[in-house]
Amino acid sequence: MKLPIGFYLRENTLTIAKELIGKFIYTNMNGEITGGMIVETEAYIGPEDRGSHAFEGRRTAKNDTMYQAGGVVYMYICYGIHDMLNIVTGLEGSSHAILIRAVEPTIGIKLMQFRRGDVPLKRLCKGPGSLAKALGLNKSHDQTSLTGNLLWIEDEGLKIKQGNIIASPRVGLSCPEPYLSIPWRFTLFGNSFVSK
DNA sequence: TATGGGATTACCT
DNA sequence: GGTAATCCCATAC
Repeated sequence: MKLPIGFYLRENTLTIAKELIGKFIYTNMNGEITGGMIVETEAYIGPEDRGSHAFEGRRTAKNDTMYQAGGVVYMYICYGIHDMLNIVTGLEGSSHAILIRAVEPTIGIKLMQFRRGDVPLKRLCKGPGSLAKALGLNKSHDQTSLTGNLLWIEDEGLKIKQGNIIASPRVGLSCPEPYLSIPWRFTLFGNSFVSK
């Protein structure tokens, strides 16, 4: 079933980031569905987190979406080239978000390969930039609701054991400790579609 | 108004 | 493993 809005409106973003492992994310563009199982996430915990765009309550036109109520996506362009897909969580005014870093493709693989330029299946949705491109998402989808028919996440009843979710330091940051190496990246143990 | 730095990736050697 | 590609906008003059 499609995850209800209440899933995203909770404040415990680390728990939500773990719960997203083993859920299925889909986009429907012109009737063509693409997506797969989420195998890697990273949590960004609002004002206290040096690694977050919303550190110390920074709020600008660029990151304003992070302050919206949970259940929408925050799209961010990195290095001017790559679009990143983030899930906004918490109540309006809180600035928590979860970066989706990797997906194991299950549906619409041909279309995703077309969007990505025919890369091997293993690399199709590996890494946040690749994933957004495969799903057909870019900055123009900023603020898209996860309860609509364009983009959503489903619980298909797959049970992931807590012991199979690995916590590790987040990737690609350049911020001071302790936030540089705090284990807020979650991956599915043994899954070869994880980015690193 | 000018400048610098990214939640990265792919292609080169 | 080293590095170029490439753009929004926050911050500093």
